[in-house]
Amino acid sequence: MPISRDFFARHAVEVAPDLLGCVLEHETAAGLVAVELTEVEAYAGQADPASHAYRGKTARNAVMFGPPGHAYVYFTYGMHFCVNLVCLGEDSASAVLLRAGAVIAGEDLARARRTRTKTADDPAAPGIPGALGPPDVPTVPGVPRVPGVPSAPAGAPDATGQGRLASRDLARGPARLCQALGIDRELDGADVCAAGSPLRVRTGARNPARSGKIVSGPRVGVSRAAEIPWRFWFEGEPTVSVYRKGAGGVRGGGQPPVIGGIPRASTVTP
DNA sequence: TTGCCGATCTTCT
DNA sequence: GAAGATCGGCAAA
Repeated sequence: MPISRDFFARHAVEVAPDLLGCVLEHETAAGLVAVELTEVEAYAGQADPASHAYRGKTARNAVMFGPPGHAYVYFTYGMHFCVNLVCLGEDSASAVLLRAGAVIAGEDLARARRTRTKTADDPAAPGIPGALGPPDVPTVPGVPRVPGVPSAPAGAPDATGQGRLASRDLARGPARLCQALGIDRELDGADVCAAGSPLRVRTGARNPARSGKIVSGPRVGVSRAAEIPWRFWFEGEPTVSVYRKGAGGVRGGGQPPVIGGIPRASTVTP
């Protein structure tokens, strides 16, 4: 049962902490992968210098200016996709960036997507439009792939070294999350509130180990308004991405400060 | 563990 | 032509 559209018809800063513990799932011909969200960031649209919508509506960010409950997928750094969920009303361009999550279903498929080399003819990618990344990218020097050797099954460390990718790293970071879920540009504008949509958000079972410990801090990777503590995550959650300051400053800065204790949605003021 | 750097291409100025 | 809501590899501490 997907989340109602009313859930997203609020300010992104209210929606963001409430999304923690919810489940994002993507169903393709290859199978279903579901992720319990553990880290998100709120962007306030045209009023937010760090938002893609700050300079107004463009072809790229048009989805952000649409109705709430839709996915805004964008391509960045020439090789990565990231996904936002549109909030508030039309033209508000308010959205929540999904930064990390814990894979709770389809781990085999998620691992295959994350560990395979970026070749267009990968048999592990049926139904995944436009293989992630450019086609025919050679394997990493020094890490040869053995033809015919499949990716390691989940939970089965192997002798090829491909099983080294820890479960916590499958969707640890916005681009990794998209890769694990097989999200790309074709899902830009997808309705995550529709039961028949391939990309859906539903309320989760709220893992007791994670729920109740929500903290906030500065946003990651942005060079403007990064000090605004609109990044929310589960304290101590291993799937939360590594904090990096924006390109405008020195990268790497350890753990972000905890601001305001536990910013429950009802107490957060935009 | 931390920090630096290159890859890669879309988007915008 | 430059910047960017990133990531993985590598070297140094």
